[in-house]
Amino acid sequence: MMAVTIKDVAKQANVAPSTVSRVISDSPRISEKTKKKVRKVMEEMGYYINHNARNLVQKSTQTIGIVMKNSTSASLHDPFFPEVLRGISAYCNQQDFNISITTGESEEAIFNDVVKMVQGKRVDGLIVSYSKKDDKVVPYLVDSGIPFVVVGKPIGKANEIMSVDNDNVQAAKEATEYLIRLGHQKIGFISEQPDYEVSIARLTGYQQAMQLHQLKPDPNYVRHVDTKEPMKDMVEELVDNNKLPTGFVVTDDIAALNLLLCLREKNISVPEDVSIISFNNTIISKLATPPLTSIDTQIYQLGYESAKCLIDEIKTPSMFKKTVIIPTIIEERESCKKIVALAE
Amino acid sequence: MMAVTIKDVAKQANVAPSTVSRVISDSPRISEKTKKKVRKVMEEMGYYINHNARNLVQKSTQTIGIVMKNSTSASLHDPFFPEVLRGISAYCNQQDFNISITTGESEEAIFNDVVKMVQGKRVDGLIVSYSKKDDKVVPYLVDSGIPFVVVGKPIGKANEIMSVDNDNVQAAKEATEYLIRLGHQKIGFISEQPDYEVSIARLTGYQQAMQLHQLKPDPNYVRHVDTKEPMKDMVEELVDNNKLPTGFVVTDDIAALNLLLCLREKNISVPEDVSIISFNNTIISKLATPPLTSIDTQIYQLGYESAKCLIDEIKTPSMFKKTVIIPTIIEERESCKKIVALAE
DNA sequence: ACAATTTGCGAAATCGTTTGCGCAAATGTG
DNA sequence: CACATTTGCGCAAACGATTTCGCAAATTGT
Repeated sequence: MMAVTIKDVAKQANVAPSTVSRVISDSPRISEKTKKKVRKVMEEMGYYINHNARNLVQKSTQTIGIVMKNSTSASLHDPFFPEVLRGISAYCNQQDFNISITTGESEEAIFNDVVKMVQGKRVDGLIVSYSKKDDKVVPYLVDSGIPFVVVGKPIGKANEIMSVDNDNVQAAKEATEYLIRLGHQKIGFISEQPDYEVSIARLTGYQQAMQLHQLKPDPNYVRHVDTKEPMKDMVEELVDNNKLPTGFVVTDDIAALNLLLCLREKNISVPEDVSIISFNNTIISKLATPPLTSIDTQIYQLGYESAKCLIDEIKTPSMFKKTVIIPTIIEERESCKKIVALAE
Repeated sequence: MMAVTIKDVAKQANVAPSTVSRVISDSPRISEKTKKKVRKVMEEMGYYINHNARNLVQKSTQTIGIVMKNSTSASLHDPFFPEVLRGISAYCNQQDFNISITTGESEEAIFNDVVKMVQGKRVDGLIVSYSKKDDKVVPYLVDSGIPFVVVGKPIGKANEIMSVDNDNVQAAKEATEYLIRLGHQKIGFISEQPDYEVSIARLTGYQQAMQLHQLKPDPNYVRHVDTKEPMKDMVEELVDNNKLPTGFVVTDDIAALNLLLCLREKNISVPEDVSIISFNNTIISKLATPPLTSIDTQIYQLGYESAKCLIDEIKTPSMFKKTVIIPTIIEERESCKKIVALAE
């Protein structure tokens, strides 16, 4: 079942292939009459453009690549990626762009996927969905010259790299101050992988808030914990040494869910005994028991805006690389409680 | 920065472009000596193949399309899709295939994405990640003739459609019997969207188990509930009328989490007062409070196998359309409790 | 009515590959 | 040594679009 090409249409409509092409792109140099005629024939014959052919000559693909972080780890368990994907999708769909995602499992494999994408001209631009220390992808992209945007605060010279991000230090500061305002003084900070920029920024925000309010961030209280067991060990250690904070800032809903569980196992109730404020406001925070107060980072928007930046840049390259900041909103639910300062 | 083409390499290496092409595909008709020479030049000049050009002549794209279900709804909140995506990715990466996903938000938009993909020859095959009543995509694909596989039990003539699925009726039956074996008699069934095949199959399994054990499935007990509020209303209604079952089989971890929350709000504890068994065994079931006993449907495998089926079919089309069943495993955790039969 | 524009369309080159065919040199056969 | 085969590679035609250039017809101006 041979597909119908532009030539077939041309023949059928008694015009030249070039005319058909111009009709497709709605060129003003073609009369309405011929346009109508040609379009009718296209319709009748069931013509669909062959993108490979078009892309070949136009040297563009109308597709953007998305590089995920190491997918073997939590990347895809975590509702973050899907949600940013959803935002990206939405804008791409509007603009008739396609999406191609990396499939690699290891960092090395992902890097190779990326160079294949750009060297093989499979994409017009990329979205890097994370920002991480010692990552090879971003440096490669900057000197490849291809348009790209990173979701998160890029490591290195920011003005050469487009990015869309939250103000994570501010957000974490607010989260911490929220707890402080409720009377908490012993506040813990839990994040997942410490080599991602988000973790660092949020830690900074936490520290700033603590300092600002003359609270010493006990080093015992800041932890990087990424799976179930370490979390369990941590709370056990903390309660056994009688050092359990009264509040926790947790950089991720999944980790918060985990914390909730571990606390429950030690018969510590939230929010009665300890308060928790988390990040991302995914469906998990809504449905946790109790529902979690969470900083909404507007992940969907993050995705949407990054796609917008990228596609803008692809369509009309600009001199300076902008960076857009998506505001965060604190969504209050039931995991935080005011405490009355007893001693101290 | 003009990319280096096969011709450039040819010139530099003093051979014809066709020779370079044959070196790339490692044709046996080229001597080892020239192969070495050419490869060296390719390396030096930094040659990368242009896929558009190759695809144009080969009429293949080495990419598969993935059609998601309506993403505005829960699709991407739910860890299911990401996890099957991860499985698909893994196999695609092995086989050096690319992935392109639909971006549409509405069913109509998704359908259009699909026809664009196939008519525009952007993909060699598709994976439909759901199976749903009255869906236009699958029928379109069957008569387009393009290879595709559906994740789930296809509606309609199964032997014309490749699919990979769990035995969902069996799985639901086992889940229900698990509860029955623990002594439960009043068992509820909660699923999300009733128009998806999974829901139907699991409902059937539930009903079979009930019948088999001479338990009447009170119509009050089978519910389709897809967001927070309806769930809340449901449990309120049930407890107010004193009709709360002692056990629930819930077709999805997210819904189970939701149920957990609603029960908690009414001060009903799990598993003391009611037992819950859910499906999918995502990270959520591990981290819920209490951790949920869940039927592991091996979502990753589902994705992996579907990619395998599809790519096999693409590479060497076969006469008959196979369907593969991924076994389910019940993962016991803490959400189910044996009950002593009191009255009856 | 004739030159000057403008409008509408076609011819052909091009994008970077693959591939069928053919030709020369190298090898094998008797 | 003459002839048949095989081996190694180049030529040129696709693949299906876009785009530059130019030519004829239609329109305008005087």
